Amino acid sequence: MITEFQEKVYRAISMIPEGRVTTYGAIASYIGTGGVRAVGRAVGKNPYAPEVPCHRVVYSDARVGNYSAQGGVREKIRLLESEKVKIEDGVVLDFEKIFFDYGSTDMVAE
DNA sequence: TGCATGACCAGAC
DNA sequence: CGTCTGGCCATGC
Repeated sequence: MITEFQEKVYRAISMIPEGRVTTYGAIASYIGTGGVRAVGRAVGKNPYAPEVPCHRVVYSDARVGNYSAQGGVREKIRLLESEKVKIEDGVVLDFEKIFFDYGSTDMVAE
């Protein structure tokens, strides 16, 4: 059962380009509804599995956060690194540079 | 219908 | 600067 809320989260994450990351807070702010907890919960349930680049979603502190999919956080970091995202000790480097802000796009995906 | 919890976040101490 | 607390809202039991 996919709720409308989860669908919004799914689309928000899908529009994240390669080599970029965003935060749960940014997603929550973008879709306008729910708090970061709701977003985290929705993604955490991982209804879309690898269909969605959920590994590009990190903490606002630049920390990679958690990962429910196969491999866990360890795999999440590996995926990000394979997309040119530098990670050190569970923290995203150049976080401010590669941060994907939903308010700074042309909104073409929408 | 109500309580507890979660891939979080920000403020207080 | 590390740790704790409260709050956010959707979900599950």
